Amino acid sequence: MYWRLETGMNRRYNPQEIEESWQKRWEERGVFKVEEDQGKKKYYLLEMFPYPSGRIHIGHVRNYTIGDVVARYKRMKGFNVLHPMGWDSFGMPAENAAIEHGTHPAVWTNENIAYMKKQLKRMGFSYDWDREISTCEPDYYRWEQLFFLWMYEKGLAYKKRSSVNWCSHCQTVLANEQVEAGLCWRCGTEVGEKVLDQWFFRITDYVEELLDYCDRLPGWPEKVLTMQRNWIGRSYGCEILFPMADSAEAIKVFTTRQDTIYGATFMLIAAEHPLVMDLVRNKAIEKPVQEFVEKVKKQDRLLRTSEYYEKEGIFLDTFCLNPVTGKKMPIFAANFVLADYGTGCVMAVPTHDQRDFEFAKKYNLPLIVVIQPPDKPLNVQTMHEAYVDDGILVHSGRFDGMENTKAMEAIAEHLETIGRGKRTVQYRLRDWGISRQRYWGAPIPIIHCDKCGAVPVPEADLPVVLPRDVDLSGEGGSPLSRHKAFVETTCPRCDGPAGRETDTMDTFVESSWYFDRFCSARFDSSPGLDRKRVDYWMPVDQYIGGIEHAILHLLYSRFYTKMLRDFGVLGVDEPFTNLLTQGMVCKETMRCREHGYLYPQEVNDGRCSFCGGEIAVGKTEKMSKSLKNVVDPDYLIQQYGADTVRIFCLFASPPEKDLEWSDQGVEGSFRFLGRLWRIVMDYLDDIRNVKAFDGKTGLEGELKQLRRKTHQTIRKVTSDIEERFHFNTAISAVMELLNVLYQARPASDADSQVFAVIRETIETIILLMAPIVPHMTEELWMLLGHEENLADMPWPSFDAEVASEEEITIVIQVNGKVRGRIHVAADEDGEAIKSLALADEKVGRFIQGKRVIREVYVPKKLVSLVVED
RNA sequence: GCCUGGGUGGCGGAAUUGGUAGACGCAAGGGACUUAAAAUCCCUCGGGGCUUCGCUCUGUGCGGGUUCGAUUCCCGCCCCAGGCACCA
Repeated sequence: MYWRLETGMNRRYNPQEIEESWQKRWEERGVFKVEEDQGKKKYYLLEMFPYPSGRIHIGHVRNYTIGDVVARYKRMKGFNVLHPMGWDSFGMPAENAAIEHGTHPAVWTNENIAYMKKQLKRMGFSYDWDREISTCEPDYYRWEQLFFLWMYEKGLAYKKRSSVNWCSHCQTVLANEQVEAGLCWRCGTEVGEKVLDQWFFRITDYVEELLDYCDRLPGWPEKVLTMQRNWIGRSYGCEILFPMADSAEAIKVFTTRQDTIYGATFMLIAAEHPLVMDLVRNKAIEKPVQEFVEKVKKQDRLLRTSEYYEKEGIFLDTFCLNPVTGKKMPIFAANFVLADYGTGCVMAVPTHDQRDFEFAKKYNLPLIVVIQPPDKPLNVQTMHEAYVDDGILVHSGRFDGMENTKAMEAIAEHLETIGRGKRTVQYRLRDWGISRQRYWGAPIPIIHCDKCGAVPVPEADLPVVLPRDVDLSGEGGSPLSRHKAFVETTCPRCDGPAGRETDTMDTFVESSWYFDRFCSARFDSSPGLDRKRVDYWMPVDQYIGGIEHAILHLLYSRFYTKMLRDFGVLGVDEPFTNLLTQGMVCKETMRCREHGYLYPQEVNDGRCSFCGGEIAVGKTEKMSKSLKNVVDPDYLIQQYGADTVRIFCLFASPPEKDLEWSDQGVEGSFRFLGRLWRIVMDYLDDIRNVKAFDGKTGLEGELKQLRRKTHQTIRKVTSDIEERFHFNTAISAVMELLNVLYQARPASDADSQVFAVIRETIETIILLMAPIVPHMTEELWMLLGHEENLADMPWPSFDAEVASEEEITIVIQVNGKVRGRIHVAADEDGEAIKSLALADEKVGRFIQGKRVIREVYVPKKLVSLVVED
């Protein structure tokens, strides 16, 4: 091999070398450190921080690449950009790993953080690492404990004995939001029921505001807002009292259909409701009812699988009275009535509610039609399902003949006047249960004293530090409750012996305010948030993360923000102004009949590498270890470099859509970068000492076209990034420009003006690609002789005049079909264009001998001619 | 069942306000360079038909409608993905 000078066209694209050297330089120069600057407009860009599970997976890579491009772009646009990163580092996997491998959760977690941090740095993300936070550290969770004390004081945190969702695998409680189709959201185990003393956050205090603000978040995807609205589930209706037939007591129900009250023929009570046993006490049927209730409770634990249970009930041998008709209504305990929604009691209107209809048919209960549909009248003898739509009231006393929608109000008012009911609002949302019987979480700062009850830890004693030396055998409930030194303490109020609360907080509490902490990550006086700095940065301008957090994390964060605002530590109503939910990264699965799912490297030429059997290529699914369709980011970086991984993630599909991973696609992205590298190398010697074209002199022909394309590309890329985050089309536009540049090879006697224009194009491509492939572009920028960091360069602007076409194509349609195209000057007069269109030879064939009835001219686009048939 | 999205070449995807459907990339085919291969560069590429250097018909899940003109708007239907699911 001969000696080659590492300059000019001889230099090869070596991503590893370039990327590592620039990562080092950025770090040394502190390029991405950021401080508040009142003179500059701020931009807070945040990606959802990861749980340190061990390694970065490709979903993270995509999420953080999208964020990094926006952060770098906004920075070039002159914003003071806050782009932090941290670790959601409390949680069960650490504890499970400890039980399995004997590694302490803190050690396991910190090792993972160290490794993942290295991976993120290797991707070249522009984080301000000085603001890094890890939620399992006392300097983070101490403030969370402080907020807990404030919440406790205000009654926003409270303890109550309740039946909870219990995951036997995770040995912990789950919030309603954390149960998905009856299964644990994390491990997929069936969720059971358990009665425990539990801590709750009173999110329902903020339910109105949380719902109302769903209409004031224009920067959020409608899909997410809809999911939140449904989750909160507001419904307007009435609470109505049904007096008992033989006592002065009354049963209170909630209904949204008070218009059907004249059709209420029986009463249903949730089987678990305490009233059920009260009503049958000392009666002959007490025992069978007791058995029924037990059975239903067991049914509940067995879960609602995909099929509804059979509706069942038992007559309680007692009656109440319909408050408007005075008719006797039998009372049943039923398995399908929810105990914790509304009042747990339901007035049953079998004619106009499908569930009640089925129940009435089964137990032979009376039906009275009170709403008649407009078309054909209902008949109780022949109806085979409830009529739930609108109509005219019948059998409803003074309300007969009224439209049911109007009767809603009228009947509500009537009930209020006679003192039998009142208008109310119900929500589906329940309070947020945050107690976890787990070790690896933030301790709840409460002390239980036999004399004084639950006593908050004094603020001065915070943090309540999670002890290191625990016994993590995985047996016998929470390790904290077995840790004497932690539990045994004295009561802050009476100084008597007392025990610490051993529940830890749900890890969703940490992620409900980490974005605030980033604003003043090292602030170590109360309340952990420096108001001045938080006011400068909050709210987050752009939040980016997976759609899977549409309800849980985002709803909790909104609640926490409003609460902290009311505590006076925050000045915003909502944490995230704009939200981008990116799609999942998917890949096809491969499966051997004998060996199950296989990793790509276990497949050779479509055959299993273990048994040589044929491979079935399964459908494309979200990458997961169990399906073995994961792609290793380390391997990709080693093979192609971080820039290629970044550009592929962006190019293959727009961010909100799922991304299908394709090795060939990666290859294509790598090829494009090589192409860009090579053309710059080819021109390097010719343009190194030339200044980019400044537009002072006129250009002609190919050169003029190249320059026009350059400015058009700036326009296109800017709007694609700014308005829609459609990086795929932005990259396409740059590819087009590069193709044009390849076509425009200059003659051998080209003058400096030619190279000036070429330099302008090359510099433009470098600047436009800088946020997407920052390493390669920094290197090229330097090779062109620049000394400043490319990351600090201003985003290029385009000259509208240069970008405008001087000749445009006008399409000519005849009867709606394209029949010709003509090229005219951009400023050509409409009348002239119309006559050109009529004179066009091809068009002539279609209008010859026919009368033109209509001519439509759309400026700069087309002429549409309508002719007689 | 209900609520959201979505359905465009062999594939990923473009088409931004109702105005040239298929940008860009992948795969495929052809050519140039090379002893050869890789790499690279160039060309072709929705489908059908024809009198084939061009012309024509057809085509954005299916069926209708509005319009000079519909991938885009309206009505009905089919399919796929996600969310919720006895919430009275």
